[in-house]
Amino acid sequence: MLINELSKKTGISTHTIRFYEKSGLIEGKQDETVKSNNYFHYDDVTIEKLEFISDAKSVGFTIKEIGQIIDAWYNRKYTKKQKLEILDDKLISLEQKMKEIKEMKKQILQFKEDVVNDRC
Amino acid sequence: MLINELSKKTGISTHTIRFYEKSGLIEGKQDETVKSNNYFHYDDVTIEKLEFISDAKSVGFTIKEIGQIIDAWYNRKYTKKQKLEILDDKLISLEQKMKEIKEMKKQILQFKEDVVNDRC
DNA sequence: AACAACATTAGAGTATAGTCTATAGTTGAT
DNA sequence: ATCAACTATAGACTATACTCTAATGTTGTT
Repeated sequence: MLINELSKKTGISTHTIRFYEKSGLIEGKQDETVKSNNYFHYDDVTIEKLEFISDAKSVGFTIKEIGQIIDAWYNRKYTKKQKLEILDDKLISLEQKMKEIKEMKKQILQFKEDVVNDRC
Repeated sequence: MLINELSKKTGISTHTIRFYEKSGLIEGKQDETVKSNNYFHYDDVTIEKLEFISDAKSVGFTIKEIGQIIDAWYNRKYTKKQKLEILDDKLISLEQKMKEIKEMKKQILQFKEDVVNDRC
């Protein structure tokens, strides 16, 4: 599929898709047999990747981190051991985020109590 | 205390403290009786606030959101009801973040399995 | 052939959150 | 009095992650 279809299927603008492509997160390929244009073609894996990118951005991963994860999954540039290291590293960082969110919840609940009891 | 002491006690640079002050998150006050300078003085509540700001940034809250929370706690510009609304809103957003992180954890665990079983 | 709707590239512009530099004045110890 | 170490303000600069504009070419329908 071309970029417009990809954009419609993922809800991500063509501009942003191109930005992600420049950033190395996704990759379209050009049809060598067609010489009249240099249009990029995208497959279903790219849809998967873009959906993953959206989710990963939500949890606070940077483009760079997302790139690492995608490479650990979809790419051949790492050994099995390296891939597992990267993924484990991200799991640890998720645990850390989780802990911080739980702390923040406690803190805000405390703020609420203070408000209710006129302590501020 | 003056800004340098505040910086040392919180580990936040004077530049960043001034940035937070300009952003409305904290507020020092000048000593009216001293006319030779216009130095700002900060109290212990400011230390509390700066520590909160660091924590809140970690969980992904923006400066604007952090400002709202601080105002809901330390400020008189909202009614009790409004304060509770703001804090409840932030609690909901924390729950949402929590959910997203759990989903992402599942996803990365799946990636790990795929790597282990040579499915990528 | 004409036209809308698509495609590409390069590069400019925006928002957020700092981070740094320059300038100028103040304080406190020697 | 001098000097290091502080203080304030304004504004320039950086990184990240988009977002948009301009210029130019292609495709498919009428």
